[in-house]
Amino acid sequence: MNKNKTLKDVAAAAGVSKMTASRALRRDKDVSEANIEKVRQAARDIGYIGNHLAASFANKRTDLIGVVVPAMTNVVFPQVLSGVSEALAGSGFQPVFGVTDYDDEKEYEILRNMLSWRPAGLILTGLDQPANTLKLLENTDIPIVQMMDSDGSPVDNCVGFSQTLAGRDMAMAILSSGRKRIGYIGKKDTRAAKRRSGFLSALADHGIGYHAERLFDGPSSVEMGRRLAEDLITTERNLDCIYFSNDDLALGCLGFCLERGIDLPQTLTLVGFNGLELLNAFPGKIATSRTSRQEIGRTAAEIVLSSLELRGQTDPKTVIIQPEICLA
Amino acid sequence: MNKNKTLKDVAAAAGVSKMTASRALRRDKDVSEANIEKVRQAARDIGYIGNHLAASFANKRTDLIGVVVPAMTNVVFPQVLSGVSEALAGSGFQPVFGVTDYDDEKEYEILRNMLSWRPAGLILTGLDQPANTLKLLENTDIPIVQMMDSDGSPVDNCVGFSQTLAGRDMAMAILSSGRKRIGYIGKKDTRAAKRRSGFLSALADHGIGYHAERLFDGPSSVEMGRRLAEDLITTERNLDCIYFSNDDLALGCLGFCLERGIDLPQTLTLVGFNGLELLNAFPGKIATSRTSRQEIGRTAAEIVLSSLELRGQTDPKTVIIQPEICLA
DNA sequence: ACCGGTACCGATACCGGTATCGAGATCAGT
DNA sequence: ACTGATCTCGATACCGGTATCGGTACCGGT
Repeated sequence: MNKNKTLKDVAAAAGVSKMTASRALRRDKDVSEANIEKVRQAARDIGYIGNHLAASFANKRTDLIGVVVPAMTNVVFPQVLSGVSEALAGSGFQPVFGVTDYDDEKEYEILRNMLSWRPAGLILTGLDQPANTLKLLENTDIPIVQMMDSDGSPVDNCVGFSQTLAGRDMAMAILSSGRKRIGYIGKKDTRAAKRRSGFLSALADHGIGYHAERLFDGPSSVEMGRRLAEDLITTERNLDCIYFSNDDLALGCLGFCLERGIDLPQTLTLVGFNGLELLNAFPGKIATSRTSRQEIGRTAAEIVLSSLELRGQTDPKTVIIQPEICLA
Repeated sequence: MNKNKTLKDVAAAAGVSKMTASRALRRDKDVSEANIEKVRQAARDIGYIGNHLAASFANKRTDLIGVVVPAMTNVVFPQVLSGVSEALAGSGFQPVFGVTDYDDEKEYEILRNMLSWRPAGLILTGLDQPANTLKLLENTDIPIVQMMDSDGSPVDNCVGFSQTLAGRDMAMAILSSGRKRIGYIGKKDTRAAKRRSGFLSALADHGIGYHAERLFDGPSSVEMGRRLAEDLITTERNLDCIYFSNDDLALGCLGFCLERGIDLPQTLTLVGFNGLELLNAFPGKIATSRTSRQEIGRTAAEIVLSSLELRGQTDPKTVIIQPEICLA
């Protein structure tokens, strides 16, 4: 048990000053090769582990990048985080994740907490933070990236796509395939709602609306999709298409349809959102908008990094990463 | 832009000493109600955000709990993290996640880095860390929990189940349902390998082995499952069961079978692992071992917390959370 | 009036690193 | 040999909080 080894111990073991030890371990300049080797060996010998806390404190800056997502239980976000991690790997910066559970209050608290660690940058989800959160963000001068949405005005940088337009585009694709009696099943979430209304607006342009819909609160799941779809299908006759707020829900419906022998996509077209890799196992069964979650995460991280490199001498960037429509 | 507000600024604004301000903000004792209100108001007024870095540094401890998982792209781990977050919420401790990509070297680096932040506790995945990593862990005196496996000797605490036994149990269930010509498709991963060999050992007890198998490296995916299953099924005739190292792979095969009209589970039994909620959309199609990821994460976090509360006066705990076998 | 106890406050000394700066040694050029 | 530049090193002063401890004010009891 090597308890509380400090730099001083390393320095003593190497027979140099604390300062030289510090420089040697950081490969800073003003140290001789001989001492670098001596100090590193000494550190290894006594099992020294640097104190990031003290170092960051002394430096007045950290290598932390705060990343805030609404949930972990929806594959989409872990994939985004994966992209962030990937882009940050080897950069010397480290992501720190926070989960809001779609709760504004919780998001505010998480951000306050993150900021109290003085992160070098911040990546968050969505553009529709409430006023108090926005004030928090505006009072800071670190690079910030908001992801997954571009319908609104970003605090700083932005990576994603227009949720409204995504819904709209899908509606137009569906309409041009001749579908007319359309149902909707979706989560009551900001971004899902934007897609819904985008979809709806395109339908309205053709003089139609949702034939029926089911909205729900809380986390979306395959089971929820199956349940609501069953309800919708058995209640409302003659639907020829159901738009789901994501692929998970659509997949639940797929299970139901396979069981009932409903012919997909001829009799009924299922439309999801996200383009989960999962769907590749069921080719042609579910139409979807394929979003590039990893790429969005990666891009967000890259923007933070470049912004950091240029020390804020850079204008806010907005990068659109269009979803790709995949019809059934 | 309120840059670099410090406690001294708050103290000045409130007309008290730095120390009183510190106490007021932390609701420490030895402060009058009047001053608490005055200080908090002042802090709000000038937009003060505490410096966790300095605070943690000053009292030589953090409220960080390091959590290390091999991947984010496999739903299982985000669910574990979700359980950890849940258990930690309101405890005053905060999880910090790290992803190893199933890479020992990377895991070592991540742990070194985490330890340099002096976390209060550590939660990691698996029991089979290499020697250098183990040394790192043994040289520390914070509570450690290893998750998701119990085949081996934990460094400290342990939450999970025997991977070997899980494979064995499933094999026995499959055998007793009369299956005989069994194939295996799986990832070359420590825990998957344990399940494979457990499964195999049970088969061996009945004088049979894998009729054929396909192993692969890298991340498992639905597509990989579909591809390998297609290969296995078309190459090897008369298989009556395929054991997959997880549900994702099995699901890929499900898609293939549905397409080819292979009658599940009569003609062919698919056996996965994890019990993803996803499978509920396809009842009776895939047998699986349902593991409680959230509960494992939650329990791991709870063990760390109680261990912290009792200040290390507690013996290492091992909690087994048995997977539940769900036949098709 | 005196005393001990309690509540509250602030000066001071750290925590473990790093930035800074001045000093000594070494070296090249004249 | 002298000058100036370069390299290497260590003493010192912080970074922004918190622990500690001594001091003051006020209280109730005798």
